[in-house]
Amino acid sequence: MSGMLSERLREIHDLLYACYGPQYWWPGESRFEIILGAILTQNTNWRNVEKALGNLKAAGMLDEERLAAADAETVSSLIRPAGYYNVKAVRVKNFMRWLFDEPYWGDLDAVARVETEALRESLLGVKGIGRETADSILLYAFGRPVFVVDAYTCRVMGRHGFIDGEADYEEVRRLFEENLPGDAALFNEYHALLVRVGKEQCRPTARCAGCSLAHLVHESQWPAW
DNA sequence: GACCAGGCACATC
DNA sequence: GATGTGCATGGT
Repeated sequence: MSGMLSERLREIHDLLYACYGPQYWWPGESRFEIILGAILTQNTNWRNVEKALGNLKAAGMLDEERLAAADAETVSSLIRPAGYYNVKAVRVKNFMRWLFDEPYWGDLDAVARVETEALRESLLGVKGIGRETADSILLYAFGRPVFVVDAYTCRVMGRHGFIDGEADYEEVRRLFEENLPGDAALFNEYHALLVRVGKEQCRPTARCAGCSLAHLVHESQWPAW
């Protein structure tokens, strides 16, 4: 937890935070809404997810029992704006079955009592919930100190020489988890900030935080843009 | 019209 | 284990 890597990772967080401020993730009024958003945002712009969540809310479906009772076609039509709606409707229904079967019986409070690693494995058993979605649920719905890795994380950290192109998901996750304190609030903000800076059309000449960061960390190396 | 967006499962080698 | 492909809407 000490050493240059820890200091640099902390430095990057502080720099991004100073530049962008708090990101207030995850947007959503309930644990359940956060979980649904995590599934719906797979390879999808958040704006589209908001429309889908709005449809679900208007239909009274941001409710565990009611969504569990709905058929896949109904879910599919409501989440249409989020794209991949047939696939995602099945994934949502798979999650609902997981939630309502044993041992949770539809009770998210029961889920919340499960130890982090066991819960991660359990979530990964749901068809349609992969590592990023599982970790997003663990961190943002259940407040567990799990670092979420996504395309932005890899892009930004790759640009700045922390990882190479071949780094796989678990490797990147370990980079953060082994070199930062296991603090859910820190991981929450850090991931959100990486997404924020990752969205910037960052160029070497620009004065965005990503570029300041590059100057700070790897001044002489500008990767191919 | 092309390209992208807070992935994942599955087929194939 | 690595690589390729289908899934789909809405914004730029």
